[in-house]
Amino acid sequence: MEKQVDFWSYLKSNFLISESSQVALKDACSIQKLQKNEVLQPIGHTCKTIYFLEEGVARIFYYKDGIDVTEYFALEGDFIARAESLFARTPSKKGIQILEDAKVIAVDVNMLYQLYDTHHEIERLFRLIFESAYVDTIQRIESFQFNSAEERYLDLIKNHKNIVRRIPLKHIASYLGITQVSLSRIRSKIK
Amino acid sequence: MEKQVDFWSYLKSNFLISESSQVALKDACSIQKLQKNEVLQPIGHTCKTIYFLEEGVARIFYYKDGIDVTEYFALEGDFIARAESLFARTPSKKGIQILEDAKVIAVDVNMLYQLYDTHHEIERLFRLIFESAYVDTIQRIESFQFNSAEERYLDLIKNHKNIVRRIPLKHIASYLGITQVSLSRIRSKIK
DNA sequence: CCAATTACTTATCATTTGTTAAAGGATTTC
DNA sequence: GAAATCCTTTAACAAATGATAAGTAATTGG
Repeated sequence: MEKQVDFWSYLKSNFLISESSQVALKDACSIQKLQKNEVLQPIGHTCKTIYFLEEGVARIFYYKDGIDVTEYFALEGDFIARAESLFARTPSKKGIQILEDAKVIAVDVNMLYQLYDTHHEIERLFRLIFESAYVDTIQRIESFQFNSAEERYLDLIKNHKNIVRRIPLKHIASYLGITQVSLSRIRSKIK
Repeated sequence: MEKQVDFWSYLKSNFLISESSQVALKDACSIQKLQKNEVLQPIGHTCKTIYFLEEGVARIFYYKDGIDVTEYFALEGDFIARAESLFARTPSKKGIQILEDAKVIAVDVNMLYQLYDTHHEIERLFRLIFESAYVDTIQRIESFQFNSAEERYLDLIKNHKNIVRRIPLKHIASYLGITQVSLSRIRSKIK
């Protein structure tokens, strides 16, 4: 529980959103408390919720040839959702798991999509949120395209120190696209 | 010039868009004809245009340690834009180059953003377009995370045969995150 | 507090991919 | 159509990463 981020303060300080849109959006939101290791959204489930982490840590994961692979980490102040399932409205082969006791704001997307029709401003809000997530994803592709595993790890330390500090190395390894043994080797080399 | 895709037919058949929105959007659009090897958008330029390819082939590229790297290919019927620059409104370290004589629809984003305010429907249209691009990008990360170069190449043949058929291998190699020599080796192995 | 489990490291060897260099094909340009 | 340039392949060796196994450290649950 390193820091606490309030969803509504976050929205108000980063986006323009009227009082009436806030009130409307609140109806689509609920608070959930979750414990370490809990699976918030199981594999095979069609994503119908966007989460915002106020406290704790979570990850998106899936199995590739029986191996547990982490695709994404969320810390306090991050959104987490399986976008491929959300946008395509198909079952996801990925799940969401809690890595540290968490408090999340759950946004129901069916209600959210209805609000898109009635509150242009809310549609814009989430457009901007996902545009920013899209940019992060593009940058991640770059890091895979022509950086060595060592460079990717050093970047992670530099830009997301809290991930490295708080999350088991095995998950970080798969996130970086390497085995845990390989990450361990890299760590001992750069020390 | 394998096929031809009309921008407006494409929009009308894939999205709900009223006659009046179409008329408004047309004002933000222009047609450009470009020749092979031409640089449509130079490196260092802040992206202010979204392109749709009606004919031809284009790529997004950048230099990593002096090496030419292709990040994205667009064929007929694809959009192409440097999203990280577009959304962050910062200069891009990437450029757009034409690989086969092309005819593109250029959408001016300054005008487009104004239309977002007046035509909710147009904002939605581009939200959906970029959501779909976002999903593609997530899938690309997956392919990097735990597929070998050979698997990535086989996937490309399977899912984007036209890329392999029409684009020089050196560009395909960097797109896959490997050297051209390595791609050549893979090709001779799987034959 | 102990036993069991989970997390991390180290070592060895195999495989994949990178690097460099050279050569043969294909394409472009004049 | 010849020269020049660009594209692709091949080969030999180097470096990075994977696979397996074993051991140590840390954490968890009773």
